[in-house]
Amino acid sequence: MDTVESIKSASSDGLDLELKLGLHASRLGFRVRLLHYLLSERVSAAFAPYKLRPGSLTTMVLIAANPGNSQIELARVGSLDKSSIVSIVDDLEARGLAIRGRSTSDRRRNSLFLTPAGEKLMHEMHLIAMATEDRIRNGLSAQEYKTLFELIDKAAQLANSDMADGT
Amino acid sequence: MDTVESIKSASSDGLDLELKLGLHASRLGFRVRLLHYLLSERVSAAFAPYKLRPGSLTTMVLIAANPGNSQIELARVGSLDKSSIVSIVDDLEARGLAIRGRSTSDRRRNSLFLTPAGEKLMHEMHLIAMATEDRIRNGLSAQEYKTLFELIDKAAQLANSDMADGT
DNA sequence: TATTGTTATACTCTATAACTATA
DNA sequence: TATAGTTATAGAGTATAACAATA
Repeated sequence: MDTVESIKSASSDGLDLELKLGLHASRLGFRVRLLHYLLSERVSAAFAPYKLRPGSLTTMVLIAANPGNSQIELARVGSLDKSSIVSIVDDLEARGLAIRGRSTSDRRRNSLFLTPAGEKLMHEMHLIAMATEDRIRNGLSAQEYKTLFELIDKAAQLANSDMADGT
Repeated sequence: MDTVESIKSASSDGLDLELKLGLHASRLGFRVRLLHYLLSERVSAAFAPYKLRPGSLTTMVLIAANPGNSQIELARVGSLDKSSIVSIVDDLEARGLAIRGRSTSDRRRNSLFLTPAGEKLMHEMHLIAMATEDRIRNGLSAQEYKTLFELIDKAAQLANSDMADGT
């Protein structure tokens, strides 16, 4: 493992604190958590003015890509639970961004759609979210960026397959 | 972008729901969040019997690798905040896993150390945590696994550099 | 005047279970 | 009997600000 074994944390006075990672140097989970933290910190700061619940953009994106789908399917893919989806969709509906209709084939299910206003806001927020990732996209070569996506996807599939065979 | 553009979510009855990702197909943050979710789900299930606070292993690992360091430095690197560190260290100390001493050079600071029991538990939990990542490590080639670490580190550094120059 | 650690507090999120209506 | 959606609630986690001791 010859990736970084220590992390520089820039302190306010420019002092260069460098803590060793120890056993965590070999923990994928620790690295993923750190990157997730850095990314979500930025994106939630950028979204703060909208005063939407976390998961709102994900919910809108998944509705737009899968119009008419039920809440429970969205919950599965968005890694949210079915009761948090309720309040997100409540909120989107109250703001005129999404519509809940009843499924005709199974009247227990809602069929979700975005309104034109929802589509517009989704695109606007997507651009903002992409902008928070600019530095990463620009700092890596096109090939590296592509590889990063592919390897994360592959890792996620492998992590998921863990569940399937009960190991 | 020719990585996956949809996500299969295995439902209980074996039905193969496949939702499209839409705009999220190009969002690094979404992929990282998903992988983080899958990893942390497993590791927190594995750690549940210990009844420790989240962040306890990270705290122990950072103390072990940087004995004598202060709480505030740990907070920075562990992406935790200084007040959550207090209760984690309280808990570790109450269980005889860590020791808080006052720094002699700056008496505002604590100097943190692990006890032998803390060292032992840390190694035990590290092995458990590594085991939750087995499938990923085994499912990727050695080269892919190494590349994944390197690219995540590089992305994290770039995300961090965002902060520095105020972009 | 600033910083470390601590405490208190309020807020948000999450997880759970119960309930309804449908199947 | 099981599922989709909803609601209520309790618990956990987080963020904030204020405070004491020290610098």
